[in-house]
Order: sequence, then C-alpha cells, then structure tokens
Amino acid sequence: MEIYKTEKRQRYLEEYSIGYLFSFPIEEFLEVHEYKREEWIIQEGMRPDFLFYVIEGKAKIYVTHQNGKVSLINFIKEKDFFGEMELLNPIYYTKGIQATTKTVCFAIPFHFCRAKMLEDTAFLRELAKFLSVKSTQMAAKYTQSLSFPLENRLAEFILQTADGEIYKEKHVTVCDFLGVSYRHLLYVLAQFCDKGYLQKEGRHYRILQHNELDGLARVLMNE
Amino acid sequence: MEIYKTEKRQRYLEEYSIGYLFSFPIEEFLEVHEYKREEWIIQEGMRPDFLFYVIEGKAKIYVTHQNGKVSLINFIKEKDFFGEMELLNPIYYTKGIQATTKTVCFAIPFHFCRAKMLEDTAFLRELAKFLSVKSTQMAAKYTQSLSFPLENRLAEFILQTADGEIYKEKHVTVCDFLGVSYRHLLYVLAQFCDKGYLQKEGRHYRILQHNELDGLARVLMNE
DNA sequence: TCCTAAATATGAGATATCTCATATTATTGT
DNA sequence: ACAATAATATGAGATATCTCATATTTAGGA
Repeated sequence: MEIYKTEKRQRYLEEYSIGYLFSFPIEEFLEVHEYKREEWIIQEGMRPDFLFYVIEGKAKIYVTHQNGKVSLINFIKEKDFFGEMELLNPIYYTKGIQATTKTVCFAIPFHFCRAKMLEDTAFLRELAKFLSVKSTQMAAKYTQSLSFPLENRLAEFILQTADGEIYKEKHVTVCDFLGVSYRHLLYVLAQFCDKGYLQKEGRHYRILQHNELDGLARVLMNE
Repeated sequence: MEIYKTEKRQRYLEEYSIGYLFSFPIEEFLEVHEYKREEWIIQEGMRPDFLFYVIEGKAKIYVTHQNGKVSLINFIKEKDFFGEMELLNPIYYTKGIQATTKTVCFAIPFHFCRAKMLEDTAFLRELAKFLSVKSTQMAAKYTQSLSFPLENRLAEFILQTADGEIYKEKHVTVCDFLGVSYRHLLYVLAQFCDKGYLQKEGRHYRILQHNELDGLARVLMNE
C-alpha cells in the first residue's frame, strides 16, 4: 500500500473531487491510498480506521465461513464506498476487501471525520442511496440464487462481464461469486458450448449466441 | 385498511411518538393506518405514496419471479421502515408487503414530506443505519444460502421463531422464506424428528435437543 | 530457468433438492 | 353445516449440485 503525498495527492484531490458529496470541507482530511493488484485493503475481521471511496480500480468483498467455504459477496468499483458499515455500526463483522486491479481510493479517517459525516445531510443522503441500492441488489441476488439454477445466473454473469464477445473471468473467482463448485461451473460452461452459445478459444470463451444467453438471463429480471 | 382519525389517531401519535427520528415536526403529517391480517399493504409493482413505519404487528416482503416462484424476502416487525426504497430511488421495482397479523403503521406522505425528509440529518442517519443493517443481513443470508444446506438454515430458523419449546410456523411460509420446495422442507423436518432433535405433536413440533439444533445453526454464524 | 503453487480439466459416485402425483386434514366463507 | 380452498403429508423418480481423486497446464518467485 502506498499513500500519495504532496503533489501526487493534490493532483488526485483536484481531478477526482468529491467535495460535492459533503457539505463541509473534506479535502484537508482525505488520504489517497494506492493498493496493488491482489493486495488486501481490509483484512477480514479487522475493523478499518477509514471510510473508503474508490477512485480507480476494482475490488472484491469476501467472507469466510466456518466450514472453510469462501463467498465473494460482491464486486466494488469506481465511485463505491466501503467501510461504511463500520462507520454506522459499532458492532459489525468486517468483511475482507481485496483489490482485483491496482486500486486508488480516498480514505476518510473516522477519527477526524466520523462525527462530521454523521451530521452531514448531503453525505448521509448519498450514503442512504448507496445503501438502498446495495441492499436491493443483495435481496435480488439472494432470491434469484434460491429460485433459479446456475444456468440462468451464469448467463447473466457472462453477459455482464464479457469484454465484447469474449468471456474470460477466472473460474475460481466465479465459483466463489455464484456460490457453486468448480466442477459444476465447468459442467454448465460445457453445456453452453454444446448448445453453441459459447465457443471455447484457449482459456477464453467466445459468445456465439448472445440471444440465447440473454434469454436465460432475462428470466431473472423484473426486480 | 382503516385510517385512524381524531382521538384514536391522537392516542397513537402520543403513545408511539417518533418525533425523535426527525428534526422537524412530523406529527401533523402522519397518518395512522391499520391493516388486517393477510391484507396487502403494498401491491407488488405499485409504487406507494408513503414511507411506512411499523408500530404494531408483523408483515412480510414478497417478490414474484418470472417462473412463478415466490420468494419471501424478509419479515418486517415493529420499528422497521418500508417504502424507503421508493423514497430514495426514482426507479425501483416495488416489492409486495403483506400483513401477517393485524398491523398498525405510521404512514408519512411523500407528497408533503419527501423533500423535508431528504434534508433531515437525524432522519437520514437513522435511515442509513437501518439500511446498513438490512443490507448486511441480506448479504449474510445470501452467502449462507449458497454455502450451507437447508439443515443448517432451518435449524437457525426454528430456534429464532420457536415460541418457547414449540415450533409452529406454517410450512408454506417457511418454504418461500428459505427458498426450498415443500417436499424438501418436510424431508429435513422428518430427519430432525428421526434424530430426536424435534418431536411432532399434532401440527406443531416440540424442540427436544436444543443443543443439537444450536450446533447446526452456529455453523452459519461469524458474520 | 526451474520449481512450486495456482488454475484448468475431467471422471465417477454421492447427496441435496426438485417436480409431480395423490391423499388426507384444516380453515374459511356463506 | 357444507362446500371450497388452503395446508399438510408421503412416495417415486428426476436433476442440480457436491465431493473427491487425479492430470495437465499456467504463472510467479527464488
């Protein structure tokens, strides 16, 4: 982890101003942190000292269960907060946050800013919106996971993450995210190839029948 | 649905004051609504005109999927909000809310109060806390449902909802809530009886081995 | 460059869970 | 009090998904 100082910090503060999220001057308190690919930004179970706001990069939220299984709860991207649970709730089991790519965040120290943030209408309104979306998404994912087989959820995931016609997510990550075994994921991917929806090209998959996948994914919708 | 007027309304306003949740005078705008057991407070897909705050009673949040399956997303109890998604988000697929028992709510009209509420620090802070808890719970339920068989989740549910030593939830409701088929629910309940954790008494079940169920439920924890 | 750990692949057998069919009680409205 | 509807119950067969064993390939570190 690297903390940007002086000019570099200043450059980020200017280029990605988040002043509009607050009605008090936040700039002076902001730290700018850079995390390397794969680096753990927050260790599971360790309360952070900052509220984070992502400027560049992507990260993943993980939790480990008692039976050893790991769940990838969600992805975090630009303009997302994390650490907000710890800001609001004195008791909370902290999830692990791992950078997927090089990630730059604003880190807002609780120590100096908690009280101010909790008194700030503009910020609280943004936060409430962010949380309402998050909560809605989790509820949707929850009920979908109980109501539909992997086939549908994977189709949606492929379409969401594909780069043009190419799908190339790591199987291991996808298993944790969709909550299925590695074996089963490969079964369903093989089915998609059999049916001609996908074509395997080395380690990647090319989407051949966008429509068919879309049909499978669309069934999840309406929420 | 019945709207309390004059004295009855006044009595509720005094007995269950929620003035402390707001920093502006809210009382004059509050309606007091009573819904009968089984009544739909909000129809799925129909945006409500109020933010609701539950005073007495219990309700359920439902969503219907395209394949006809119904999910019981969560239970709502005293001191919970609902309609807050529609307050915050102009675009949102409204879930259905059904009263389980006779339910009395304060209904805060968006028309008069939206702007005020979205400017109110005290309220926004409460709402953000409420949403953060809700989001955390959904995330936990989501990952648990993907990581553990019904056995564990049912054990937890039985302990949470049992009335003393007696478990008597309706199977139909539990299926929707835990996202499993009726058939499978009965299988696992039968297993619990075989193992001596539960004993069937007419339509109810008596908890015989609290410890064993607790062991199964505890495996979910740590979040 | 080589070694090791991670990621990919595939088979075989188990089990968790689902669908459907069919009875038998409760509950509710009239 | 009766009919209709909802809830409970159980069997049988299907399928979605898991576990484990084992190879092969890829990628990162000494």
